[in-house]
This record gives sequence, C-alpha cells and structure tokens, in this order.
Amino acid sequence: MATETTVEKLANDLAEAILAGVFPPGSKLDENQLAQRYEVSRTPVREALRQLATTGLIEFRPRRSAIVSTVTPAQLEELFIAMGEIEATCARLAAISMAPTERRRLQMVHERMGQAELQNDPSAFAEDNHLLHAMIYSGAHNAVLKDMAISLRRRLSPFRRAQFHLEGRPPRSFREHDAVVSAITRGDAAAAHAAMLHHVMLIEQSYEDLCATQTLRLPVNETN
Amino acid sequence: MATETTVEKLANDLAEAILAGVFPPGSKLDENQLAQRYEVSRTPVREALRQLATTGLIEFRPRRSAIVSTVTPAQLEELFIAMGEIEATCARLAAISMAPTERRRLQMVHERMGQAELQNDPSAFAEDNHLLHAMIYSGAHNAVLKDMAISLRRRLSPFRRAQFHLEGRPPRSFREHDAVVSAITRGDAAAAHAAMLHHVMLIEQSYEDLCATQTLRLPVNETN
DNA sequence: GACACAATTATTGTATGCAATATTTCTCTT
DNA sequence: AAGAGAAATATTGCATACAATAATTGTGTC
Repeated sequence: MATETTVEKLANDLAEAILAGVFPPGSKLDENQLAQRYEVSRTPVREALRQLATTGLIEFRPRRSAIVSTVTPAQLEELFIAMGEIEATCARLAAISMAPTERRRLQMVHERMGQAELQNDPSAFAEDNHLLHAMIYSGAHNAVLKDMAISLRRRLSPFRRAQFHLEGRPPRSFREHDAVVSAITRGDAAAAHAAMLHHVMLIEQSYEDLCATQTLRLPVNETN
Repeated sequence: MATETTVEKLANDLAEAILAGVFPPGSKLDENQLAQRYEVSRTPVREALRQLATTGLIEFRPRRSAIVSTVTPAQLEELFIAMGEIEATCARLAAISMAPTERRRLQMVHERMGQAELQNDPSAFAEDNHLLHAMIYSGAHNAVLKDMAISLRRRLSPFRRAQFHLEGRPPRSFREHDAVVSAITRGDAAAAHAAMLHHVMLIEQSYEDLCATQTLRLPVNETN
C-alpha cells in the first residue's frame, strides 16, 4: 500500500471513470454500489464524492443520490471560453516572465511537434501538444492560474479528445501554436494573449463542427 | 432543521471561522475537537474538511491532522496576481457583452459609491465596492470565471479587509473604478482590462505597504 | 381502470467502534 | 544531562450500525 490513502485513490479513479464516460452525465452514483464496486465501505466513497462535488464534476444534492454533472451546450461554451481566457492569460504572463531556458525548451517542443505532424504520428503529436500547453501554464509562474488551467483542461478533456480526428486539425493546430510560441519567445505579451485566445476559440469551433456532423449522422446510424 | 445538511453548514462555518482568523494559518484542525465544538460526530467533520481541502483553504495530509493553509508572501502575491487577471478578464468580457441595463446599473452603483465616499460612509462604500465587483463578474456572462473570481476574492478577503483603513485608499479606489466603469460602459474591452489590472495591482501594493508599516510598528507596540 | 394514499423498501446522513499510524512520554544508556 | 529507543497515548482512516428521509410498491376507492 503506497502513501496514498483510499479516498485519494477513489477520487482519482472515480474522476477518471467519469471523464472516460463509464458513468455518463446525469447518471446516479449510488454509494452502496460504488462501495461494492471498489471494495471499500461507504465512508471513503462519500468523502471522495464530496471532493469531486467541489470540483464540479458531480452534483451532490442533499438526501438524493449524487449525479454526474450534466453540461448543457451553454455551460460547455462557458467552460471553453473560460479556458481560453485562462490559457491566454498564462500565455501573456509567460511572454513576460519566462526564463530564457524556458523559452528555448518551449520552442524545442513546438518544433518537435511539427516533426510529429510531418511524420503523421498522432500519439506523439497529442503528447507534445499537452506538454506545450503545460509548459505555458508553468511559464506564467503562477501556481493559482496553472491549477485553474489544468483543472479546466481536465474537465474539458472528454470534449477535446474527438477534436484530433477532425480533418485538417493537426496542421492548423501547429500553425496556431506557431503564433503563440513565437509571440512568447519574443516577449510580445499582447500578441501571445491574442494568439492563444484565437487558438482555443478555434478548438471550440472545431468541436462544435464535430457535434454538428454527429447530430446529422446519428439518425442515419439509427436506421442501420 | 432547514434543508441544509450538517456538512454543508459545518463547511461554511469552518470556512468563515478560518477566514475570520479563529483558526490561524498553520494551526491543526483536530477532528475530535471540531466535532465537540460544533456538537456533531467526526464523520461530518471529516467530510467538511475534505471539502475545504479541495478549495485550498486547508491542507489535508494523510495520517496527520489537517492544518489551515499557510500562505507565504510569494503565494499571496500569486493569489493577488491571479485575482487581478481574472477580474481584468471579467472586466474585458463585461465591456463586450454587458446588456445596456447592466451598464446603466453599473454606472449607478459607481456613482452611489462616489456619494458614499463624499459622505464618509465607509460601510456603504465597502458594500457598494463589493457589489460593483460582483456586477462586473456577472457582466462577463460566464459562470465559470465568475465562480473563480468569487472564490479568489473570498480567499483574499482577510488580506483585503485592512486595506480600507489605509490613508487615501477610498478616493483613489473611486478614481480607479472610474476608469474601469467608464471603459466598460463605452465598450472599450482593452481599456477595461488594463484599468482593472491596474486597480487590483494597486490594491495589492497598498496591502504590501500596510504590511511594511505593521512590521515597523509591531516592535514598538511590544514595548508598550 | 386510474389515481391517491399509505405501508414498505431502499438510500442517504450521522454516530459509533475498531484498527492502523503518528505523536508523546518515559526510561535507559552513554 | 542529553539523546535514543520503546512503551503508552492520541488521532486519523475506515467499517459498521442506526436514524431519517426519499423512492417504490401495493392497496383501496372513485
């Protein structure tokens, strides 16, 4: 048994399961069932649920089962906008306060991402994409904003995953990153902010496009 | 007993007590003591503590007592910067998307605040100050950013309280607000952002000044 | 047959109990 | 006397038990 406590592990596992779609939005989280499933008692289950409730992943209504938070399209858009703003803020601060080493490493990862795209290696591309954004959060040198960004990114991960499958996204993503990275490395705060805002806005847009094509396809699939 | 559950009430009471300084930073939060103090069992106490831990107000170390989070000066500065950035973002979005009614009401509260300052009514001034900022959060029309701003403001409240006692702050605060409100009402997003950033930065500065004078005064008081 | 109300069941909320770990205190050695 | 180690104590972590409330099912009446 590691240094990790049962509740900690439960909270992580549950969050992962929810984000992976094991417990779909709106579904009830029965404490007894969860206790059986994870082979623990209800006490740690409840503590984990409370923790997840404060992060917004689930809703804890008194005297009723906790349910996985349902996000309406309107709420989803607010989440995307908030994430865009936070990321843009981090990019702006990064442009101001990144150390020379950090700027060089950022540039390096960005270029490696370009290689991954040319070699058509989506897994390496996705990994470096994540790393690049994480480096920008860190580069802001502000743990509070960094945590916010990570939390939002995590919460939006189910909606961002599909994005990579969309036609033409990786090369476009690379070009958008280029504007961000270039602005940060040359210390242009305003440009970094604007470029990142633009980038995340386009991600949201591509998600919406994906939704649109899917709602058109769904009825077709039903007839099969 | 209202619709409110014990844990909910406990979490609120505890948070208020911590922010009020009843439990100073670094102090241990003994579960049994808290259970006795609030006349409940340890179970709801633990759930409340976990909830507070995820908000960052306390730290929950495994197998050790939870402690009230200690904020180093460096962390405090990060909190202030994060709050400035979030508030500035809200101001920018508010300048873009506030409805005409909201803009008028904002202007109204701002002017009333000026009256309160002239009439030397610090309580009315403080209340409207809070309202003004809250209106800007709401005016961004983004619940996620609004929650972040409220959460940060709450967390910084112990450090902001003293600020009003500082010489010359209210009139200066009014002038700073004027720049923000004017930019928002005329829809100048960039100016709203810049003005709010400037305003919160000055708040932080005045807090630091206060700290400086207090550290100078403290030894003097000890000799009395 | 459908709706309403009541009894039953199930599930959450809180309390208590036990086991495991951390902290404290006491003793022994150097 | 000071430090190290061990026993004792205290406190956390988790499980179980009971109480209170919501959900469900069944029965009776219209």
